[in-house]
Amino acid sequence: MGLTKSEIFTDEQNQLSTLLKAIAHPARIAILQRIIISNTCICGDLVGELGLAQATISQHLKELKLAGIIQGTIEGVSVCYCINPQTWKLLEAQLGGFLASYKGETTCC
Amino acid sequence: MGLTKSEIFTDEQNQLSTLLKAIAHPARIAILQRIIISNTCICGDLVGELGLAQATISQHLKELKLAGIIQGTIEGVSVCYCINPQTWKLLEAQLGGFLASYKGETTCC
DNA sequence: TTATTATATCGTAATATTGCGATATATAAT
DNA sequence: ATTATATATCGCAATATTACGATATAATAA
Repeated sequence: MGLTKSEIFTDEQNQLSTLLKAIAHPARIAILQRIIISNTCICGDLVGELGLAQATISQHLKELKLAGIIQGTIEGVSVCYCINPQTWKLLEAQLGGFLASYKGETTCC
Repeated sequence: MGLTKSEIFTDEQNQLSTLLKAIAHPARIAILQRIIISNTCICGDLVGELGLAQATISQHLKELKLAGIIQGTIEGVSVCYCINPQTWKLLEAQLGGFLASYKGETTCC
């Protein structure tokens, strides 16, 4: 069918997978790293630095924004994008809990 | 085009996005949680517990295996799947570094 | 007003993902 | 050898993602 059956999973599982999906692309990882380093990001910079077309980068920014991971404020002609601290904290918490739940015991295999 | 341009990104960015992509699905999160809790997982259990067909679960297990996140050993008629500690550690390290690189300073926006 | 510049959106093609029924394979039991 | 059980693979349909050229929008500059 090609459609994820979200209704059979918990809200936590769906929320975490949505956040992870937003980050699970090299271009979006690169964009986030760039935003974090600059601490003040303008889309135009990215177009020059990454080897992707302006339309493509704008679309990736839109997806990150939709997931709540970044937020943008209009700064004259350009737009200033930065990390949304709340969502970042949420991601750290959810993901941290998930990753830490595996204690590394080798009972089988 | 629909094809990720991996060649323009760093190995780290590509590797992290591949691992994240493997986890970025509620069914695969549920499967991993189940494996972690049981510490000895057999595919058949999952078919009963999650509301997905056997073929679908087998495919999700295959993807997790392909990404190196889980490993399976044949245990008689069934297969015992468990977490691959090395990959899990790698994921924790890469992701931890990435998430921690954002310090939460509010310089703009 | 008319450029100019920065970003967003539209439309489209190529490819990937999700899910499942049907079927194959492989081990164990009878 | 036959049957039962567990898992994998095939093939397909529906939908999603990725990328980009073309075009629209919106704000400043001339």
